[in-house]
Amino acid sequence: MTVFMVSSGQDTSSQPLHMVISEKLKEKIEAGLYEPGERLPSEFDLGELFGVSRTTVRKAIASLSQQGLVTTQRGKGIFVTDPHKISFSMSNPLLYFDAALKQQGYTSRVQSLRFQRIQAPAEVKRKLALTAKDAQVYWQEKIYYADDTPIALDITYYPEATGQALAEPLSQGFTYSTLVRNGIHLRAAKVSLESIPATYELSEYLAVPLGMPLLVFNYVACGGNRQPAVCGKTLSRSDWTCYTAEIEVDSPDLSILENSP
Amino acid sequence: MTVFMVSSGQDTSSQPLHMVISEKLKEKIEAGLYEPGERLPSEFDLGELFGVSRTTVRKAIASLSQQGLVTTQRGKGIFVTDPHKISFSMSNPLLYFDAALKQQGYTSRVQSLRFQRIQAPAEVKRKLALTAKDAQVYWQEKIYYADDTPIALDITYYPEATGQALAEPLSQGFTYSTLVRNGIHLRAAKVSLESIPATYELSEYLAVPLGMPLLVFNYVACGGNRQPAVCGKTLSRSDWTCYTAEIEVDSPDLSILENSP
DNA sequence: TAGTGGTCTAGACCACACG
DNA sequence: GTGTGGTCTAGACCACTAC
Repeated sequence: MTVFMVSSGQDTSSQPLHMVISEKLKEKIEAGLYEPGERLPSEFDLGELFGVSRTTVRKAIASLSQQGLVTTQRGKGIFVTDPHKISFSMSNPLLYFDAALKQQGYTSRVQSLRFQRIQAPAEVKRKLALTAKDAQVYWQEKIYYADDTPIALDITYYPEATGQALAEPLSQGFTYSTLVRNGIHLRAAKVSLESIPATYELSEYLAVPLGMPLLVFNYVACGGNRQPAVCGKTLSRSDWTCYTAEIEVDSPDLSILENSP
Repeated sequence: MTVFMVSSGQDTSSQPLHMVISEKLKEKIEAGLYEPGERLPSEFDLGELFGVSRTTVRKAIASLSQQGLVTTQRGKGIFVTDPHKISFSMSNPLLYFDAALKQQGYTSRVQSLRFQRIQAPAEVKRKLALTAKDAQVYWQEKIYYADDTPIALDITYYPEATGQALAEPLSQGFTYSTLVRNGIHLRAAKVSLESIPATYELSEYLAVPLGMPLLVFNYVACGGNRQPAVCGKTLSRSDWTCYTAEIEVDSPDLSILENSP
């Protein structure tokens, strides 16, 4: 077949076929030609439409899926996503996931995956400033939902006393709100933000494709006594979440740059 | 061949083959059996090793590549990555990319892709609080390097006066440092952080695989007069960068949660 | 039963690196 | 020329959905 020669011939100056197809579909979606919720043609049909193999179509669709533009459902089809974005503030007040969700018009829910007492891993001991050699902590994993969509997996470690005293409310609610409601006021936090591609396990928990970017919010929060009260991380879907902050600058110190050209 | 039947039979209870292979290789790398810089067996050889097709090997490698564990080089092979992570502080002082790079032992460099006067897009007009209907701004795109590795693409918009006055230093240096050095002191900034998968274009600029997570740091920075002095975004490789902050909480307001269960 | 996406195979051509 | 990764094909089986 000459088709093979033509379609597989890569012009040095052009993108791969799967990217061309991906871009074309993206334009159609963003132009509204496919509306949110609508089903795209099947992989087989798209292959015939563009004159390429199903493998190539799948690679194009994988890219769109990773961008959060479409979701795929086995046995059903490929559907255009209805875009959402929830902002979480890192300034005052300290980050309350449930408050942010409610403020932005979503119902919030928590599904607890585990809540158990374990020997503190080294990193957790350091973050919580635990000195006992066999210090115990409570380890919780839970999923945050916004309107029945899983948007984040939270992994939290509580000091033993806290976990024991608040086992019941903690296992059902959002971390920060539950602590504050029970008299543990958080006054400061050290946080960091990074991003990782979804592993196979995470992709199943959060109903995202393998490799979709996730935001990782690492935190160590301190109570009124300046002692660490809780630490952990929140892994959230990058298509649903972002973090905001307002930064004030006292007096920039550029001395480190003095020797620069 | 019976091999086909065996290898293609998916146990309901198990992961796909490409994930199994990916995990096995990941374990070997993290255990140090493959050292940073070392070359892995070729895709063909890995296929024979694991008894799978080259396509399946490629899918496994793609996952490792997206996680930043390996890099692929056409005509040469697959190489284990030497991991790096640079922290950028969002607290005081305001984010200076070059200062952070220098502090953490890297040499910094900027490659300017474009620096030109354009009519301000609507979003830029809003962010810079420009009122003139046909307001002009300077648009700059540049790549930040750490030790000759491209780690970020920065897109910046300057008000017309600033861009005109500082065309030369701006086109060669880091945004914030150059502004401050030239008397434009930044006092506050509104920022947001999100994450996207690398597009085809970005993957070429930053030498990363298609779909690798990128951190997007959006900013609007104000000068001493509280007027916006610059806005833009920095897209950085998630395998090389993270953002940190220290948060102080005045008095948490939980009133919005009062009606919660 | 028919149709869909998920996985995998075997084999082809290309662009690139290296000796 | 040989070997490598990058792209693409044609075709297979599976699990799931819907009728």
